[in-house]
Amino acid sequence: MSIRALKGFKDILPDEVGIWQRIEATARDVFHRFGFAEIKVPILEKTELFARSIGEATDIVEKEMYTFTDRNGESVTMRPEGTAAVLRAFIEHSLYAKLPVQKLYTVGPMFRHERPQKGRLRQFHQLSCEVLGSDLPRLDAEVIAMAWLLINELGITVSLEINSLGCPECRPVFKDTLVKFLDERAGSLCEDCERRRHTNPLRVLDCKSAHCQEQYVDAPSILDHLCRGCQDHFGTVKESLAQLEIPFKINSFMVRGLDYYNRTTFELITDALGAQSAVGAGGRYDGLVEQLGGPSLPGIGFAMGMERLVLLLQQQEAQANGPTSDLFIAALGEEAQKIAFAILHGLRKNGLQAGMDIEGRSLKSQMKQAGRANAAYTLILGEEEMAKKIAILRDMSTRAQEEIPLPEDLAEWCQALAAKIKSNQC
RNA sequence: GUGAGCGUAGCUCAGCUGGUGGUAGCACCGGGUUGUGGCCUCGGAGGUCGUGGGUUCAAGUCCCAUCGCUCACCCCA
Repeated sequence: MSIRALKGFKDILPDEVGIWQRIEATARDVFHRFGFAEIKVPILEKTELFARSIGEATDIVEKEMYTFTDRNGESVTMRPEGTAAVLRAFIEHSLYAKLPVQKLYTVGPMFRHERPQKGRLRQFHQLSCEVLGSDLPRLDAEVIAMAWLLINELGITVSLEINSLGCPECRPVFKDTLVKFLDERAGSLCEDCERRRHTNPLRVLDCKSAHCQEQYVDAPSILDHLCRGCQDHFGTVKESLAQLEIPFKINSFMVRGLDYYNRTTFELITDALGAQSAVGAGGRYDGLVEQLGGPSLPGIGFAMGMERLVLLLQQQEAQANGPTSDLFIAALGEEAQKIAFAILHGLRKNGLQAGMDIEGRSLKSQMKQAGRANAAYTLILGEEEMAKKIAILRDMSTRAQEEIPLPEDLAEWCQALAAKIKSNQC
């Protein structure tokens, strides 16, 4: 048996890489327009970083992290998300001292030991954005608007849902009210909800069982329990999104799986990915910087799943064209091949994408290779041409052929041919 | 962690109530065109039928186990 990749770990093959590059390029462009700077942070961090930020009791920390002790006996973890590591770097290098408001993004792999399924892998990739240093509600809208714009520029259709989770002032009050509501219905809920009633009461509202949903129709809503400050904040977020004409739906049942979120949360959702509906999601995390040992600074951020974007793009559009080539050299015979080898390198030095056959196959076969490589031109160097000291330059789309003399000064000849081909193409 | 479906050529898949592995499509190689790609045509190569047991005269086919993949639950990007 040959060695296979680990479960949930996937190779991104050349055919697919084009889409990945396009997504990243579009993202960098959009992020740049909003004033975001890229930061690259390590994949491996001290386990404590994630335990403290994401929350000890979350599923991610409890059962999904790749955690192990390294050779020094220290507990380390492969990052399950991007925010914690970026904030760690932000604090460690005192970036807050350089600018009042920092806008950062990072791109890279994340790791969670879950059972793989459509749109969910153990190593997956996220585009992750953070804004540190402001708690103004208009910033929430700006961040959401940026995510929305990126999705739009990629040509993907999703819907936006927003919610407010309140703050440490008002959320506990709501939680008590909710728990009381659920206690009254104990016994008539589904198995999952019975369990969640104790472990994560906020999440029962998200239950997919129709029976449960019927009962939750008159469940208390977080939005009715927001304190004055959170109400005003959420109000401005909604108003700002409306001002930018970004359509959104309020989903008071929306819950996030990371403990650090408060106030504004949002999700970009699609129904085209099976069970994994969130393409991107994020929210405000005031207090997290301080919790990680930094200054008391508010923050907001979001992450988008690269694999999910790729799946959506693959569904929505035909495959991009294969790689294209400027020129292919078909050489017949040892003498011709030897000259072709030098010409090939000379053309490449002059900026052409050029290739040739190295197996010494028939001309027909070599022409086939030229066609497969999508070459604009083929340079034919056969025995006849060698005798006449010429080469044939064939335009593959028009099939027109012209004879050109073989090089006397190779460097000059290659430069001229490269220039000619480039000018003909544009 | 729980459940379901599926493992036959590089890929997508036929293969009936067990009876010698498919002139199947795509891709690959070669010929037709002794030196010219895409279209056409002819040919070629390519397989421990996921693995290990069992039943049987005989197993790709039935049974058991195991591994892998996929989807769903859960969770999440």
